[in-house]
Amino acid sequence: MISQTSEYALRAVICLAQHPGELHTATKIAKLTKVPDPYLSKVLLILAKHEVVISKKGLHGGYGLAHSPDKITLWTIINAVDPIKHIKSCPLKLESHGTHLCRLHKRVNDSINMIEELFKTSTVTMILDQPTKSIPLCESKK
Amino acid sequence: MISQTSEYALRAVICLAQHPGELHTATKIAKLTKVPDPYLSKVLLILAKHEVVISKKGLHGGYGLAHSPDKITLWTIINAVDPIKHIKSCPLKLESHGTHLCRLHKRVNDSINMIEELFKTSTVTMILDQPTKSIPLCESKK
DNA sequence: TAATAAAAGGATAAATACATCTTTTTATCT
DNA sequence: AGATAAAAAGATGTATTTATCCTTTTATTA
Repeated sequence: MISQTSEYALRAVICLAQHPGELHTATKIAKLTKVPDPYLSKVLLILAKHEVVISKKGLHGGYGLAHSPDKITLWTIINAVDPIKHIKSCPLKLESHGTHLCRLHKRVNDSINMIEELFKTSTVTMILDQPTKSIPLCESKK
Repeated sequence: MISQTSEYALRAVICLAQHPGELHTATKIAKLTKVPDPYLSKVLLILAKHEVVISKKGLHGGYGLAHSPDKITLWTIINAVDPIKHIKSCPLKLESHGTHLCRLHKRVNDSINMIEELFKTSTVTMILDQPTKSIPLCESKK
């Protein structure tokens, strides 16, 4: 439902949010999130371009959050790496439908809107703060 | 959000439902739904294997609905060609998480459940019967 | 200012999804 | 029974997504 790339991006940001203020190298994040290292670099690059994370080059550089975790939503992250595409006009290009969707495509588009809304209202803080048994990305000690 | 293949499958079934009881050749459905002909054949094959549609070989054969349109949901169709995958256990394979999802993956999985629920409660009849301006797949006459 | 550690960029490869083409099988009608 | 029209099956091709590797640039620190 969401792409592998989006899943990786979510993991990376959540990972950074667990140590706010600190910088982490791509390699370190890759290990913690179990994402292929070179691929994660590309993903982080995209996140940096969209100003979800900041990057600092050179010795002791790395990646960090660009905003406080309660300002970053899951939507922000997903939308940066793999934007959710809405159905704006008839996929069959029927002239008479144009921008007025038929019920089939309306329904499909509704589902897209629903998901988008859920992601827009989910901040990174919400993911991290709710008390539950398992901490995102972390193996829990007995 | 849904695959191209799912979109094609939805179109094909809606198309068949517009002429209930009748059989249509794959080629005819392909034209009406603006789906690449040989590809739609494969999609229809899958739909037939999952008993969403029935196929009749030979002269005057073709495809038809296997059930009445109010028994077929969008979920049935999508699930046949491109099953919705739930997150059942930790994608990072963290032992301590196991089948108990962390909040990140719980949230993502919730969105999957939401969409699935919407599709499960959308029958083909609902798509066809609600009065609106544009009729699914059909160019409307002035 | 030289050595180093990190991101950034480019080229390439593998896997998967999407699409087409050709042949074979099956049922129907004359 | 033979001709025909349709699905079914198999082989192949293209595009996109995912993943890897190697080089270049940049900042830091000694």
